[in-house]
Amino acid sequence: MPFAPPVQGSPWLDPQDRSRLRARKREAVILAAARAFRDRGYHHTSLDEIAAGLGITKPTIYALFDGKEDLLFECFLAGVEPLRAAFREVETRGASGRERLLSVAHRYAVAITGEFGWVMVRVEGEDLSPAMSARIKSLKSEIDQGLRSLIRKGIADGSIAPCDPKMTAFALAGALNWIAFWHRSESSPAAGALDPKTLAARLLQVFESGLEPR
Amino acid sequence: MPFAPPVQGSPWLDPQDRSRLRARKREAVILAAARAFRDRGYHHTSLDEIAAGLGITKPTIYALFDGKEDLLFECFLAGVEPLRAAFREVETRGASGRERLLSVAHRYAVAITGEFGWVMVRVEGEDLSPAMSARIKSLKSEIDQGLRSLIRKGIADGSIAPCDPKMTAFALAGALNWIAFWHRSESSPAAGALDPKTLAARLLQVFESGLEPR
DNA sequence: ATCAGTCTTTACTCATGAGTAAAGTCCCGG
DNA sequence: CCGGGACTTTACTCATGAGTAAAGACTGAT
Repeated sequence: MPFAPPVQGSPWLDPQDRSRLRARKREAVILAAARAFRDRGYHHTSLDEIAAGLGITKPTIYALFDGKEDLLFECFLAGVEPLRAAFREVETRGASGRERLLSVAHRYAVAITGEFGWVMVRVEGEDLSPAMSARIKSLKSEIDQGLRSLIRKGIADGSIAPCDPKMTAFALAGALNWIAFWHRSESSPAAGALDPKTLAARLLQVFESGLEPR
Repeated sequence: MPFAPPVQGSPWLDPQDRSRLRARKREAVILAAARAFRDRGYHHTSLDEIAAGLGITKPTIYALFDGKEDLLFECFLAGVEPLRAAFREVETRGASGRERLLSVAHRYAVAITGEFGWVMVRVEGEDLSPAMSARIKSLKSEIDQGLRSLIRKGIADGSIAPCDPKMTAFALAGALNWIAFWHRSESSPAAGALDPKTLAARLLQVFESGLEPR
């Protein structure tokens, strides 16, 4: 009977469990990829290496993702999500522009020190097809516009000194993104390793006073 | 006569002109490579492309450089030199730590907007052999230590508010280096293109007031 | 004209790694 | 104990691009 009844009930394992399992596999691959990209760089990491690290083989990755680029994109998404969440959360608060901006910046900093910080910051359009590149650009731009908007609000409500919102957003984003370049190599070996929250607070100190009207 | 007299006077063209010509050729290749790396990324630029852009062929590049990596390193050197110069120049001045730091930062920003800014910021150890990587790390560390040292001097002479010199140096370096990521793609098309000096001034405004003791 | 030396090109080699096809393997229901 | 389906692996193909060897071309001195 080739034409099985196309009802929802599938055999042995129900579809829910199947897709859950698949999602877990995808997450494991994404995490392994993010670590490998961070440690060895995107171009110096082969899918064979990632697979080997998980005890599987390359075609299994292809069963879960469209290709290396797709995998990179998923890593990127995992990295931006906390940043978008930080903006969403602060949206509902009634604090001043300055307080909201600094709250976002703090969470931003902590996110960058995480597993996906490197990929998120360092993925550039050059590495991707035009379509993917456009999607990433759009997400990055959303973050940038969010920072500018909070700066503008802060200027408007008097909590931030008058400044060029675009340039100031770039300065702040740069200071935060740069964490991805030095954090791992600096903090791992020595005892002087700062925990992410302290790191964020000290890094942002210059912005805290620099944004304040005098 | 296989054994020509090993005196300094070489035939037809004297050695001075030869080496001058060679140096000019090297510079032309370095500049073309820096532009190509910036526009298409290091890994997506082949030596064939660079050569074609100059109207020559790949083996000619090999006559002037040891390989792609060597070429990348030379681009990096061309990029850091202005930064080192900025530190050297400010060394001899008697100004306060804060003034000296801001002077260096200003020149730093302008340098990053230049042709070699991208390569200097984005060259990472991953792309290079361990030996090259170590040389680059050392040069980058020199810049970083220079910033920290000026910050410490500023704190000592009272021109900079007490802060964590290491974190503050990272914040400043991040804001400056980040220029390389957005400058070209942003500024080229529109009429809103800031000239480097104005850009530097507006970007650094938040640091100018943020470093000041209150 | 010819020769020697320097520089440049044509025409390769060779390693790497993304992507794929086809053959297993495992698990459960009958 | 047989069959079918989801998943995984072995064993490829194929494009790219770094690096090189050997032949050619230009130069100016004799």
